Amino acid sequence: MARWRPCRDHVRVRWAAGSPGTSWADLDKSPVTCAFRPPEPGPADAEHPKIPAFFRVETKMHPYRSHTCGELTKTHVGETVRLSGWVHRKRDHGGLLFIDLRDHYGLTQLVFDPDMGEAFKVAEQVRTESVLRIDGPVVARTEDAANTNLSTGAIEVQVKDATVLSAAQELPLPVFGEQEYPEETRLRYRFLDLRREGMHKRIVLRSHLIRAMRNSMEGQGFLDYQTPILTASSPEGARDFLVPSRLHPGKFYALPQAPQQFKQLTMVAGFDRYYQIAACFRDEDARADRSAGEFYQLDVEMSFVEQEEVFNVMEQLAADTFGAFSGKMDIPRVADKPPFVRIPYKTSMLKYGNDKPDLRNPIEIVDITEFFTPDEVSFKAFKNVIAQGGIVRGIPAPGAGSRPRSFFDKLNDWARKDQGAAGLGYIIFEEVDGALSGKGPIAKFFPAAVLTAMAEKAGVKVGDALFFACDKEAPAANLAGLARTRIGTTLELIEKDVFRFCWITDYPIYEFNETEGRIDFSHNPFSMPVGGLEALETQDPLDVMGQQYDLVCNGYELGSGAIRNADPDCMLKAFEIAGHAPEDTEKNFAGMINAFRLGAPPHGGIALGVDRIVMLLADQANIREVTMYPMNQQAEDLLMGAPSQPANHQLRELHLRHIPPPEKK
RNA sequence: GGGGGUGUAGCUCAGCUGGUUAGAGCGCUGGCCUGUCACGCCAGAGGCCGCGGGUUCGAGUCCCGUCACUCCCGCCA
Repeated sequence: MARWRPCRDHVRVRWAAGSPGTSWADLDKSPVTCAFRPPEPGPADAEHPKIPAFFRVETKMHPYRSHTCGELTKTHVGETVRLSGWVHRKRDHGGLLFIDLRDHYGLTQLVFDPDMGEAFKVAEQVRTESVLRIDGPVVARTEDAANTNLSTGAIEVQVKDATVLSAAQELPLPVFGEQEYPEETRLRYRFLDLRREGMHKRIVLRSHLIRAMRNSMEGQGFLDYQTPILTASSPEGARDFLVPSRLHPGKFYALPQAPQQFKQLTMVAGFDRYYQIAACFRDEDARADRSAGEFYQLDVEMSFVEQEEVFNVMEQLAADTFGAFSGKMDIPRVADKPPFVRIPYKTSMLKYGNDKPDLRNPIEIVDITEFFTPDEVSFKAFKNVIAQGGIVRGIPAPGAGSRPRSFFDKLNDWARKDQGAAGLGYIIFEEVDGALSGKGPIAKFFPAAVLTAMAEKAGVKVGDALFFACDKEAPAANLAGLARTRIGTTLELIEKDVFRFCWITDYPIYEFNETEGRIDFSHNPFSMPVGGLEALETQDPLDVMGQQYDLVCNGYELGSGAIRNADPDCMLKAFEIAGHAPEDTEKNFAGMINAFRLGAPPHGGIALGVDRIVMLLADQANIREVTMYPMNQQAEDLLMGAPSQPANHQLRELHLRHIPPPEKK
């Protein structure tokens, strides 16, 4: 719904009134959704108490428009209007010519009659995507000429006067239509791509979503505080983007990978509840769901809290965003209601093969190592792996029994060729003479009793299949997880039009790095270990849990957070276990450690990936579809030409000299 | 750094086991058309078949290399 404010003459202002946001469905119903929201009227505005001064307009004709291209209806018939917009589409009948004029708000059909002389000539010559201003009366269309697909389809404007405000040359990329185009072209001409309906709508959705996030956070007592962009490099984490210092030769700033330390310092500074839509910069390679170089997080931190309170705030945020925006065009989508399922990390790795499970997929992996070890089971291939510390994970494939042999062969090929695994064994369960029986290349190695027990543990029935992933624990779990996704997708078991959330909890604080042969932080180095300093001093580090958690939706990691380690001694010890000498930690995190020695509240928080949330709500698999000006996979901005070579004088000022990389042979 | 896919007209794509002059739709140019909304009809222009090398009587097609884009692995506290 939209509200109107009375206003003089030709200018009207309309804005979306839905709070906290407007759904896709609302956007569709109401293409006139103003990009800005007027401020509340102030008492000083005496003459027009309801109209903010900002919107008061002189009575003379506006130079560009009296209405937008999305708002004219039958009620305007008879009015003379002025419209400006882009020539979306032209239909030239020789003696009669139609133009669909487009702006942010919608489309209006213009009619040009040869009797109009000049205006008709302008229309004949104007090319699509030129910017046009017209004047003329609104006339009703006859019933059979009306276009019900258009909000303005009941009327058209009979053009009396037309001016080309900006002529467009031949287009490298058509705006009209839904055809797909090479991404390189789209990025080079991003401003044209953004004119197209789908992109335009997604960017508006993104804006509404961010407003809803802010509303939700403010409503829950959080305040937005800005943190620096030019900051110090941090030894942990991703590769930094460095910015040379002019005043300090040889020294560099780093762009923040996240405002992690600043938000913790903000808690020490007593601000209690912080949030920010924060730009984060990491010099790592891009993926479909990961932008090159930079991305945005809803960054959150709170004082005097435990894990549950962070969850509560985020679940409310999810309800205010996913709840409010879950409608997609005319398809209703359902978002899980709080509280979300909590899944310990270990359970997730077992049942789903990763720590970002897609709970729309009903398949659950089980450990079935025990069925491969008895003497009466003669399947040597797996026995050998198990003898060397391997395990077997079973992936049920409900209803796969009726699939052709090629279904099983394809999965096997995929496991071997794409995943570099030894393969995926399988057994198809069927009924023979009233008893459960196994079919497939390896079924013959299992006595009936073992098959029955295995089927029971895996929850598979007659007509189902069970796949096996056998390897050391980590690769077996990983392969099982990938197979789970693949099988669920192929068998069309994935729920549609739902958002399934969960919290992954109880992460181990460390993990063993096989290649480097050392202990690394597994999650976030600033997390409080369960049991604190004592746990670090008395337990095997690999057994210590961290108070850290991820928020997951439909297989995407939306965000990650922790209750922080705000005890200096515990922090030094935690870093020491991960191979950082206390004096290094003191130096690298001097600001924060000192802060913790001067009165730090217990605190914790989380950061959510804004871009990924928009991806989910806009139903897109590629993050660049919801980003206005993204870089390509090689981290180049094709529109602005970044990165670019600096001028010599710039380098001199920064005390830098370019050393080209060695030539490749 | 590694693996996969793609690359033919401005754009989307077809082009078979190698074989005459490389096609279609959209767009563009010109002409016709007074109710279209993907308007219609007629005509035309437009191609280093990503680039380099090779095999062959002959390469868009086969082989080798290379570049670009993209997806994935590594990486992303």
